[in-house]
Amino acid sequence: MPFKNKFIQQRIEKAKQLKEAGFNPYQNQSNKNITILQFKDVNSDIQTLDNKRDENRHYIVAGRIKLFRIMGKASFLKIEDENDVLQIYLARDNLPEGMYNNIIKKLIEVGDIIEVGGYPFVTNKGELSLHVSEFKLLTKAIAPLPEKFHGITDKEIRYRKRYLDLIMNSDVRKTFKMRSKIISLTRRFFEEKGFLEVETPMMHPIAGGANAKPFVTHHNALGIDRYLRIAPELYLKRLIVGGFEAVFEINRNFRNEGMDATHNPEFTSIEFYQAYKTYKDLIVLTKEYLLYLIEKMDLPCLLPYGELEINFNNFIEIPLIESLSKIGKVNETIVNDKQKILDFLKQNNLEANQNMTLGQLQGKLFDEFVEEKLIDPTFITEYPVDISPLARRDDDNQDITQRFELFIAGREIANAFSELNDPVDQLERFMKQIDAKEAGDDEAHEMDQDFVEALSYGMAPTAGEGIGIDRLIMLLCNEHSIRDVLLFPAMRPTTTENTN
RNA sequence: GUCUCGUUAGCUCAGCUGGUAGAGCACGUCACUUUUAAUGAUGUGGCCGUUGGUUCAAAUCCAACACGGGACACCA
Repeated sequence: MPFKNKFIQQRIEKAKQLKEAGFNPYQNQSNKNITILQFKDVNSDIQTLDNKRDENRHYIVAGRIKLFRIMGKASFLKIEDENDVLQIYLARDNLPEGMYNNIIKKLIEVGDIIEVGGYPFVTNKGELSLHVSEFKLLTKAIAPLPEKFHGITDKEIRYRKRYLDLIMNSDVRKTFKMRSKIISLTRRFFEEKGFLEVETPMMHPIAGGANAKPFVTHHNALGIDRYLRIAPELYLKRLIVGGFEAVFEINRNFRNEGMDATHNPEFTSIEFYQAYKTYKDLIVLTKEYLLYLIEKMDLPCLLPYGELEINFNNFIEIPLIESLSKIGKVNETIVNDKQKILDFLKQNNLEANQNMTLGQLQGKLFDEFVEEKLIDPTFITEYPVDISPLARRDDDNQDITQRFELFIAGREIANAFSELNDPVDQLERFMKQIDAKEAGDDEAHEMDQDFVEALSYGMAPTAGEGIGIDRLIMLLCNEHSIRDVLLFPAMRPTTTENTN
């Protein structure tokens, strides 16, 4: 039963009284002619005037009432629009007969959206305000806002009812404006570099391009299942085959896996592919991209992140094996010997078994001893082949791949490699994945014959990279949960939502 | 999936070793024409997450469940 709350009932009654008094509580139109930010900018000189006011200026601003201080025949209100808060001054004698006593004092309250016209002045306490002579209610809020001082802190309510969070916490609005700007700048950066933005399917007949469990949906007309995409990779590479030489896509991926501070079932990534380039070119491009964001976002190169400080003047590049000893402090004599690694892991009470390959064990060492220590942006290169199923082998060393991952603040941000473009090799790797699938690995790739066929027509040597946009935004916005950079993070339905 | 903490008024939170439910904000009424979380007076407002158990008696103790936070695990 909606609206049964007594406060809501009370406010519905006020809306009714407003209607009866001839004021539509849900107006269709506003005469707002300036934002609060602009108002403050244009009138910053009022301080210096003799009377600290200029009655010849006239502005109409609009916003939501956040504070309402009634002091008898006059009131101070704070109204908020998208970017700022403005104090307005209402006095009985400056408003039409009866408006102040019968309408504003009785029927208007915190949460309502109003429009006010008047002239700028500075109060005794020095605050630039609007001296109101015209008042109009635009929208009546029948639900009361949360407490004015503490606002809303319950994370569950903040995520489920993001609109309330946005009303009450202007910092949250700031974060999402930053998010929008980062995505916009990303688009501009790649366009300026000559990349073409493309859109590839979100519903795939085969869930490919990554190892992950997909969501399944059904196409009624065709009578077949489709998978929400887990990665756009295989489609973007088809476009390189087709002759586009640099493409990128910023969009959602869907993975049917766990949720935590860095995972949401749908997340945004950018993937980009450039023909006639290698992963080494992408290291250069990635550095340039990150510095571009830092500069355009007006962020410091010594970026604070929680307790950490990330130095964007200190890009590090180091091969994985070297990082094990130099950063992970694992003895050099251990890192290339399978049995010694197994013993070492056992000594440190870490799980490992004899079936793991040398490459997998090196990966394990990296995860345990190196990853969390990579605070400044670090490109880890020369990944072992066994843990890089999609990357091209190095021509000079068949055990390693032409690949890097970028880590910042102990977290993986990007993954890139020179792409495998040998169709026969690709076919063989798909076959191996099918074997793995039949052996019970439900995250193994499925065969994508059409992709193999595409490669058979020849794909120019190409380098490709994926960057987790949400995690990058977390870094730049100093947020520590992915939910705080997603407007509507995935939540379990509530009981009432279930019954719907 | 495991561990852990939490769920009390619209919001923010108290409520101790069980004994008829508390505050601030908001809201109602009154006063107040330069306030800054305005102030003063006064009043209304609770399925104490849900279900069960122990007890003469449960917001409080126990169990299960639901939802959430945090950590860990899983996840290229």
